[in-house]
Amino acid sequence: MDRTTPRAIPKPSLQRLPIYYRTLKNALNEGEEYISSAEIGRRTKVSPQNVRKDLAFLPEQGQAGIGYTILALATCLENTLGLLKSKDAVVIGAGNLGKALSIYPGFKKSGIEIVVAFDNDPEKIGTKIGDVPILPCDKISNLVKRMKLKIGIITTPPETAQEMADLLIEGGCKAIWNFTTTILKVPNDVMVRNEDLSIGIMVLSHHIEKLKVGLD
Amino acid sequence: MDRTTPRAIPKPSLQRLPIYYRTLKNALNEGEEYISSAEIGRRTKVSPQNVRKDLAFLPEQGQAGIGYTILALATCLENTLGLLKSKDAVVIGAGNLGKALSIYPGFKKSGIEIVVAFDNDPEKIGTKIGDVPILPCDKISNLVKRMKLKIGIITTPPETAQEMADLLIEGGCKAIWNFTTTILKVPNDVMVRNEDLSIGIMVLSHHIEKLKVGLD
DNA sequence: CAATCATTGTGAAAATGATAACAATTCTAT
DNA sequence: ATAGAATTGTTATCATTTTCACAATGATTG
Repeated sequence: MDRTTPRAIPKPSLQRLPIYYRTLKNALNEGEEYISSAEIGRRTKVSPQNVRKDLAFLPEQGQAGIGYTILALATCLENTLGLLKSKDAVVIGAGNLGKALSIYPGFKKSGIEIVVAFDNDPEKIGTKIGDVPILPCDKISNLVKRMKLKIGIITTPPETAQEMADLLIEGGCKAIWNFTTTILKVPNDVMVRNEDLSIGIMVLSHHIEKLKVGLD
Repeated sequence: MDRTTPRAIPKPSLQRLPIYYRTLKNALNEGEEYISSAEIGRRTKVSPQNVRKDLAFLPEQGQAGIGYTILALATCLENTLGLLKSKDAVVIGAGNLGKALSIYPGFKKSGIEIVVAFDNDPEKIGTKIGDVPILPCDKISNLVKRMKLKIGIITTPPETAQEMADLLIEGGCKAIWNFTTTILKVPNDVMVRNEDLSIGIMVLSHHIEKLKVGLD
């Protein structure tokens, strides 16, 4: 396969890359230098063939008989995933979930920093979540434009989610992480990643229901 | 197809059922009585054929020329997803995410109630998150067993996640919602749903990186 | 009441994704 | 050196999921 020209990575593969990346970092910490697809697979519960297929989308190659150079592969993933570039983002909705995300330590590892949160509650406006100031929602579009922000995270009630998305897009935002149950309408060049927790809840509920009914 | 014997619903279909369910509730609120697969598809961004295929896993049928009876289909989904049965659950880890989930309003709609949270921080033990008391983690196994709890939600740091999962399983827990980056080892009869937010972060990051490189 | 329209359920086809299999490559050990 | 073990990249196969296409069904209308 031609590995010089990067091509679009299919969604299932793309979603596994962060898991591989974390595995590589762990292996590095354990003092390893090389790692095989079998070992990556063992640690991630992915078949070794599938690991190799996924990694074939990256420019970095393994060596037959040896495996992958962990450091090189990790660096390659950092580039592909853009982890080292610093990227500012905003959170919309300063409820419990919005607050939790505003100070979620996991963002730093990917170079993402939450620079501001928005909410329309007068009690919250002007206060801070950690270091993150809370501004009123009518400032979204302007501020996103002025700061050239590309990432917005929506945690509002579902009724206002579309409106908030429109404001983000108006400001030039290209990636939206949607924690609401609303299905957002956005232009083609804007990515939406839905993280609808209530789906998870209902899938769990279904599993428990099945247990009781005795299916499997 | 034989619709009298319920059979296992494939994962992709199962994940869409909650979305259909919400759509049906919305349509009911708007005073509709019937809905077509085309309309469900329009609202959920799923193709009408796919909607029909998914709904074919349920005992409830539509009527050619008319569509589906919203109320009947919603009720059917409530049964399939077990939404009306009350189910208690526990949250492990009373950090920001654990706190947010402990009082997340979305659980009620699925009949799930968070009855207790666990944490090992002496400052937190004995306090409450809303109505949810915080207990030390060494009580997990006993309490899960005593209350016959089936659902556990893990929001601890990754290092302790496996240990917490083991305690839940020891107590008889059959469904784990894992918000950590740890890949859990569990027996076959225990369902794990991973909700690794850092994957979402890195996928967003990748999208922004692609924009800059000029790919698509 | 026949013709038309909307709509379902489903079998076939296409697309996508995962697994299997194996030649080619590189290390290790004798 | 050579044999054997480990491991990759890739092609072929298999499985799953989605889309297509259409007969069948029930409502509506002139």
